[in-house]
This record gives sequence, C-alpha cells and structure tokens, in this order.
Amino acid sequence: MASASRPNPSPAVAPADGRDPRERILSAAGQEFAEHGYEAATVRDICAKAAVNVAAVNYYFGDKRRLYIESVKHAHEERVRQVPSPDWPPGTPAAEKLHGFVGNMLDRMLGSGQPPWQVRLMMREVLQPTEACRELVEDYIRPHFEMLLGILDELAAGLLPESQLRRVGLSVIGQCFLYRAAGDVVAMLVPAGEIAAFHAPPAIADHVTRLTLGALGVAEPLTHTTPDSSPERIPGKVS
Amino acid sequence: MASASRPNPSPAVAPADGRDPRERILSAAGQEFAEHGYEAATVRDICAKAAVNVAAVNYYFGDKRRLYIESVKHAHEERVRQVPSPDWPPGTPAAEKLHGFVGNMLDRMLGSGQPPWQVRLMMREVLQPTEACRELVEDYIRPHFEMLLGILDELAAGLLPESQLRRVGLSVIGQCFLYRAAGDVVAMLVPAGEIAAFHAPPAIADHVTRLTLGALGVAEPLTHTTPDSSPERIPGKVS
DNA sequence: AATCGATTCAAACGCCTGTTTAAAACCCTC
DNA sequence: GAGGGTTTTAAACAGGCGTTTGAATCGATT
Repeated sequence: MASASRPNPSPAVAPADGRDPRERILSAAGQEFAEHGYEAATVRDICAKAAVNVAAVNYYFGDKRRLYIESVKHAHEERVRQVPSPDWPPGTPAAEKLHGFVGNMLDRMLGSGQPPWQVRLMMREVLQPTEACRELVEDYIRPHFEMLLGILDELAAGLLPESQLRRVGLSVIGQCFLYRAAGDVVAMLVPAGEIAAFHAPPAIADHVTRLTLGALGVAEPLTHTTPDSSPERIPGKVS
Repeated sequence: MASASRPNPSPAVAPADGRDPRERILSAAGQEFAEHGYEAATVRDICAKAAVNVAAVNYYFGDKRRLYIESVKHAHEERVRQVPSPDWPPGTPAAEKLHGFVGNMLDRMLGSGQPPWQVRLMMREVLQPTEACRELVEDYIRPHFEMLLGILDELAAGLLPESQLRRVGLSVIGQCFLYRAAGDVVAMLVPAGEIAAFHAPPAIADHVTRLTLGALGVAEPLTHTTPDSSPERIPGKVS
C-alpha cells in the first residue's frame, strides 16, 4: 500500500486520459456511479473506462466502498472549482441577489444541456444518503443555504424569524430541485412546446424569483401583471 | 406458462401472508425494489420474503424485469385505493381547497411516520424513470396536477395564462417534493428542535399555502404577520 | 382409483461480481 | 548496470446473481 510518491513525471503517451491512474480511476468511477448507482456500477466497467487493470482499484483504494467515497469527494471538489459561488458588490439590491442566487443554483443543478456527472453523483447522495453525505452537506450545501437565508433576511427587512426564513429558503430550493430530480416527469406534464420558453433555467429563475418576492411582499403579486417568458422586471435592478 | 386460472379457492393455512402466491410475490417485490432499487434487489430475497420458491418468479412473471413492472403497477393501484383524492363540496373557497390539496399531497408523500413502500417505489420511478413511468404519470400524477391547476386558476381569477399556472403548480409541488426526496438533507440543514414544529406535514402545508396565496396576491405577504407554527388563517375559511 | 394439468420444489446452470494472488514490468537510485 | 521499491499485469478465487430444469406434489375431474 503506497500511493504516496508520484513516480510518473513524464506521462509520455497516456493510454486513455492525461493524468495519473489514480485520478483516471476516480473520474471513471464518478461517472459510472453517477450513471448506474453504487450497486449497479461494476469495478470492471470502471477500470475499463479508466484503462487500468481491475486490481488497480484494490491497489489504490482498498475496495469498492472506499473508492465510492473518494469519488464523491473528488466530484464535489471538482464541481466547487467549476462553478464558483455567486458574489455581489456591496450595495447590490437584495432582489437582484436573489435572482442571481437562483440562477446560479439552477446553472449548477441543470447546467447547460446535460448536467455533468458530478451533479448527478451528488444528487444520488442527497436522495439516498450514504456516509459521504454529511461531508457534502457541511462543505457544499449548507454554505449556499446560509447565503440564501442572508438574502431572504435582507428582503424581509428582518421581519421574519429565522425559523420562517428557513422555510422560505427551502421553498426556493424545492422549486429548483423539482426540475433537477424529477425533470423527466415535468417534461411529461408540460406541453412540449412550452418547455424551452417557460421551463428553461433562465425562465425558471425569473419565475422563482418573482414568486418569492411576491410572497414576501417585495414585488407585486403574480396576478398583477401578465409577464411573458424571459427578462422580467426585478425591483431594484438598475438595467 | 399459465397463471390464468385461480386454482386455490380455499387458502387453508397460508405460509406467510394471506393471499395467493402471485400477490405475495408482488407485495414482497415491491418492498424490496422500493428499498434497494431494481439492480440491488435480488430475486432470491424477494422469494424468501414471499415464502415461495425462487422458480416462482419465472413461473408467474417470466423474469425479473417483468416482475418489476408488474410490482410498480400493483403498488400504484394499491396506493390509489389507500389515499383517496381530496374532494370538496361546491362553493368551497379556493384557498381552502389549495390548503387541502397540499395537505393531501404531503400526506400521500410523507404519510404518518414512515412513508409506505408504495410511495418509495413510485418515487424511484419519478427520479429515474423506466418503462413503468409513463403509465404512472398519466394515471396518477397528471390528474392531481390538473386538479391543482384548476384550484390555482380559481385563485388567480383567470388572470394568469395556463403556462403561468403550470409554473406556479410546479412551484407548489416542488416545495413538497423537496421534503420527500431530500428529507434527510433537510433534517441536516434545519436545527433538530425545529423540525417537529415547523417542518412536519401540517406545518409545511400551512407554509406552502400561505406562500402561494401571498405570491398570487390572494393573501397578505409573509412579512405582514409573524405566524407561529400551526393553524394559520386561510382567507375564506369559515372556521 | 386413475388421470391430467397446474403448481411447487431442490438442485444445478452459466455468468458476473468484488477481491486476491504472485509474477512480470517499470523506474529511479546507487 | 545491478538492486529495490513501486506499479502493472493476467489469472484465478469464492460467492452471488438471474434463470432453467425435471421431477415431485397437489387438486379437481374422469
């Protein structure tokens, strides 16, 4: 059991990917686990995809279970690097921040086109937590949740207790989460021609923001205007 | 390959459950599939739970895949029988109907205590659809969705186009769905002592209803009162 | 009582799983 | 260029998987 030194400074002609075998296995494992789940994914398929011998999993990670945990961590770290958390200059109106936050969350969840396998893997942990889940929540989910609560508190001007803010925050997340977790069913419920205009990430961001602002009394209720699809008026936005 | 006649009119002393083997297998399979998923559930475990020989699956259903499809249908039919759709006398205020609808949906999703295995099995189909899914949507989900849209249309007094109503409907469902699909993560994000008072089904129903009514301009925004936990004022409710 | 189809059973069939082995290949250091 | 740790390899392991078999059992009809 080694895995400490990195003995291959010149990869020369790499068989499948660029990096060292350990990372190739992690990447291949993440994709296989994301696609098929822990049980259905096989060590042999993972090793074939990573272009390494089956014994490599045992050599680098011990067994399948530990490989899974490591691959979840790996995916999570990679995803944090890929999609930075939103940030605003001081003085940005809270409504605009909410819109940005929701858009960022939808981008991270749904991505452009197919959501990356990293998200699908993390989603599996959310839906059916294993031992890798708690770490995921503390490092990745909770910070974003706290950020959302801060924005909502600003919007409510401190009128709502934290327990209420948390419920509103979960409402915001739930609306986005449905599209990620049950997207196929949503696509079955909504007329096909309506999806692109009304249920693509930007349109969802507009809708969720407006609904939330309306519920908080910061913007007019949904019934007071008949907005079309995309760029809706966010109160406080300068544009 | 028979399975047409029902040759056992007097079950006498049934080994495990009451009914004939076919139904015992369906029930056991549903529970195993709900708990472990299609791949991880084993035919041998299912047969052990149903107290039948392994060959019975092949005899009654052909193979594992067809048994799965049949068990999903079976669970769905059983669940429809268990939890009737809500119904209101004519003249019931729309706000009250919305509250009842949300409460009914939460009851169906979360149940009292542990959600029954039927719901968990159907949830798997929603999250990762197989060929059993379309039937589930048309028979079970779409009728409820249409009912919700009718209520929302009534609340909006016809001011919102259908495309908008659908988005609001999905927002309502999404808020409830989060608790069902990601309940473990929600429990990690919310202080432990707060769950019983603010995130139990009745409290969620109150919150989702209020937030939706506020967003539609039918009730005051959330910030205009500081409601405690449970029974909140639903406009139009007689009580 | 004999017959016949439907049902149940223990046993076995390949096949695939995660994991292990011991030898070969590699690469750096001396 | 020999030595020694690291990495890779092909092959095999035991066990579990879905499925099949052919005979034993059952229950009703002849």
